[in-house]
Amino acid sequence: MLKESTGMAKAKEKKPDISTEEKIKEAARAVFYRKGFAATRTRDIAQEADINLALLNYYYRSKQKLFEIIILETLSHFLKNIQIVLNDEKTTLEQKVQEVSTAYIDLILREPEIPTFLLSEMRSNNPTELLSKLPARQTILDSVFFKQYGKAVELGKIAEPNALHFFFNLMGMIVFPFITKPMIMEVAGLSKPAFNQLMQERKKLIPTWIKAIMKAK
Amino acid sequence: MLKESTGMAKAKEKKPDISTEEKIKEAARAVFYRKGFAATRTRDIAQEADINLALLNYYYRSKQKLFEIIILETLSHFLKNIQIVLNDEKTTLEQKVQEVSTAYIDLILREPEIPTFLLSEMRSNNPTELLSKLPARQTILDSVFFKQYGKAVELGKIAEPNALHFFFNLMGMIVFPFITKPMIMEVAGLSKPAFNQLMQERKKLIPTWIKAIMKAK
DNA sequence: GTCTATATTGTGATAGAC
DNA sequence: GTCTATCACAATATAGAC
Repeated sequence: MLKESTGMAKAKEKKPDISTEEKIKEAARAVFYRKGFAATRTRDIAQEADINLALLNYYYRSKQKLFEIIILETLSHFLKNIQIVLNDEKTTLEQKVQEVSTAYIDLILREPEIPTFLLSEMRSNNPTELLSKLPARQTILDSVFFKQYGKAVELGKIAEPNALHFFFNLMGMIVFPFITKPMIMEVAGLSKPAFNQLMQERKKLIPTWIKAIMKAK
Repeated sequence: MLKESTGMAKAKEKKPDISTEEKIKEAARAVFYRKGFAATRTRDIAQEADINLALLNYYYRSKQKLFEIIILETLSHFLKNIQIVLNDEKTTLEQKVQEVSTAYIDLILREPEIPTFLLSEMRSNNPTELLSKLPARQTILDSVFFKQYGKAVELGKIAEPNALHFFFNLMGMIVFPFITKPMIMEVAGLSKPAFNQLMQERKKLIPTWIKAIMKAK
């Protein structure tokens, strides 16, 4: 009832490779990622999509509705990416750390604005409502990864019993540099390639650091 | 020329304990911290300060000017806090890690909205211009702390030669949990006291983790 | 489906009385 | 210094022609 079509023409119009509906959504994604919901003007989106402002409301009804689609897609995208790795029955804990580090750093290098976007918008929007629409809890907490962690603690292979600390450390090491990038590049006088080079290095370094932390007492 | 006074009356008015000027600034701080610049309405600030909207412009000229005061004060506050610790000639590297962890976690527990506020606003506002008004570079990069780090690397006591990696790890461990708090509390089903308890634990844990990382090869 | 107006409300800022 | 009233424009959304 919300979407009357998925970009299919009714009659005489020939469709281009990318439908107008899709074009608007991708433009909205770009602007929302860059500026956040409150600072985004629907006119910015229309301009970015190279379409008329009225079309935005024709396809998506309102700025708010369009935004909800984007943020849910983004969250889902992020969860799916980690879900596959965390639930692989065939890999060890340490292999998973390696794979998560690599997968997420590559992912964020491709779309560097996502972490700040998500974290900023989670402040104002209701996280409870948003996350209830996604399998967040199962993906993370009931994953093979967390079960393996519990087992490793029992076997005395990991000192810290609370897996949340571990999760904070791993994700913090991966994500934190990206969200402080604007500040760090300025303060440390870092160029964009130099920053990216550092992130490439971290793909290999984080697993060794995490390994060291596991044994720390 | 910007501030015509600091809350001093010209003549007949008696001043209350907290001046109107100060009241507006603190209200602005609260609302900006909670919602960010773009989502904040000057009317919200006036209501929070329990004053008339016109007074905001009387004292601070514009929303933008008021915001700049707040964000600069906040950045400065954050830098000052770390500056003292990082430049203590009498403490070792490991002691500094301990002190930074404790000081910052306590600071953020008192004002939990600051990290997300700063990181969000640094995206839209020009970091270069903001940071040029503060001694950010000297505070961090030219600190005793970073000199000690360099020396420790020379002596083979630290495996990773790039201090930036070290800095990312330390600050990430401290700050990251706070910026993901809304999401984590929801996904992990954590109460506010339980979250705070975790952060208390991290004051002691982070230094042991960092020590382990230093030696990791 | 796409455009040009335009309605309508929101929002920063000021004028002017007290 | 503080208030009420209001201006001027920005911004979302819709009506209606094509």
